[in-house]
Amino acid sequence: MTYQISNRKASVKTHIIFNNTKSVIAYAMKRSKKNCDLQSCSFCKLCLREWSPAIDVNRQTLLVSKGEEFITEGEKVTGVYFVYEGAVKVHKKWGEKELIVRFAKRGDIVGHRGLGNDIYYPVSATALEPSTVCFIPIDFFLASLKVNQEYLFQLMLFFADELKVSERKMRNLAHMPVKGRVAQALLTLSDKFGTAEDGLIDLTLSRQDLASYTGATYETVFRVLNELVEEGLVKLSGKHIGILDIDKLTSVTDQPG
Amino acid sequence: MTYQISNRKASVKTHIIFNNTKSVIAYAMKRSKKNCDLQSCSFCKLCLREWSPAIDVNRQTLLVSKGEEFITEGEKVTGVYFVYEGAVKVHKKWGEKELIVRFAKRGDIVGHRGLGNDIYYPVSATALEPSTVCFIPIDFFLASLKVNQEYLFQLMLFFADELKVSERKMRNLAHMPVKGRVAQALLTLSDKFGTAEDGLIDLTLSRQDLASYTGATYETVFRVLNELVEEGLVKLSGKHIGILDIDKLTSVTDQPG
DNA sequence: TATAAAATATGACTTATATCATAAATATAG
DNA sequence: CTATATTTATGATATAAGTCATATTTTATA
Repeated sequence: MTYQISNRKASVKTHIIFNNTKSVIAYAMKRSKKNCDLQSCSFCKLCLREWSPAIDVNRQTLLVSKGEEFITEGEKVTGVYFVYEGAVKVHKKWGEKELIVRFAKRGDIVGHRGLGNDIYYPVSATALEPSTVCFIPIDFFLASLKVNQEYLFQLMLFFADELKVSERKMRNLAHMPVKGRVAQALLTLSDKFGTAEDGLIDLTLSRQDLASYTGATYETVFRVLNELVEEGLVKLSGKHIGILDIDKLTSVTDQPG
Repeated sequence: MTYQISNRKASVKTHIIFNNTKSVIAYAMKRSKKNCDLQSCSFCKLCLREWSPAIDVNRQTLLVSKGEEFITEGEKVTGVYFVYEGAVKVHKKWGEKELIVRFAKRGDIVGHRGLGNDIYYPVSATALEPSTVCFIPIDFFLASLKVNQEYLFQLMLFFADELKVSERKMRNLAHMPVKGRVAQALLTLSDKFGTAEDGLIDLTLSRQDLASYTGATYETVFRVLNELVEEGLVKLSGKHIGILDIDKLTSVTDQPG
């Protein structure tokens, strides 16, 4: 069994080269002492057992501090990342404005938009809290896909799902009012990140980020959120939001203008 | 080499069952006398040569009349389609309003959003002109993916690209003004469908469809289009539009409010 | 070819949402 | 533990884009 390791593309950035490995680490990020357990993400889980050592040699477990952007839109693709711990936002900008395209948590892949013909990341990725991510160089990842058909198949299905989600959101941005989009966002986030005992969504999110996620301005989201509180659908507690009436909140989702 | 044919899912709809095959045709569509040449779409091109006879047995070449919706959002997935001739819009609705998510022409796959965990089409597909499409039952398509790794890999890359395009459009809907979105739409369409000698984009598209594609109302698109004509960037000729100044039109694309 | 049905064209009016301004309250860093 | 930056809060105002109304032209179809 053969595979190739390459840091050609990766070395385009300013990197720290470790002399004990052929690996590469992006500038500001620190390497984590303890690596991931090789069974937290779909990649590790779905690749052949025999492939594990190869993954082990090629992966790099990195520490990303809160607010640190570890993928930058427009830069050359160096690899994909898997979130091992923490939470990440994937975002895209247009002029001054920003749109959060997706959130990622433990187990999720980030940077897979770097696959395909275009060799530049179409989005940025920033940690929302101190996070640990596992970096897989793109060439090794591609080699892995060739070897691990099952993972390739699942990755294809994952892309299909992502596309569906993306197009639904696209439609919402086009036609759903901000209030519905905020409601939808809260439902999605609650679903993805779960809630603590107090009913608050288990994600620390600034209002500005919620605004960027819903494709609206901070002020509008602020007002809409107040409405939802007055109507008794949600509760606010600092940077945390809780859903009080899931049914009514869901119904906000299909209210026209 | 084995593969399975199934019309289980397909038979949920009202269908015409041909007694000489195990195949299924969606209600209103007519079967074409002449089949496709088995080399016009990526599927036929990238599958193993040895797989061709299997494709031949399972595919169905169908005639779709103008305005006919051959995939309906929310219905059970029966298979994927490849456009052999004509042009198709892929759209999604929210209440009364509609958003065109993508256009497809000769060689393009349609209905691949039916892949993944959800067994219902998340979008509809409607022919914009009399078209010929090639239907591949979903079970056979999935079997093909298992057998044809190269096609699976390319399909995955295709999905990655689609996702990129989708997210860019998402961002545009969130932050770009209508004028920019119309400009962008015209550039995209010109790129995809090409232009005739007279410089007009080679696609017959109603203003309403252009509006649905840009996520705006008919009236707004109408006005914006007039502006673009007055500024000498585009010309109109019935249902056809031509780009007069590609550079200026491109620059409209990054003009904020 | 007549006749209904779409699609196009435009003006007048409304409204959802963005922008601007500015104060108060938290964070974060030195 | 102060200081500076960032996030939250909220009113006033502007405007892009949607809605409504209605005439005209084009395109299907009986």
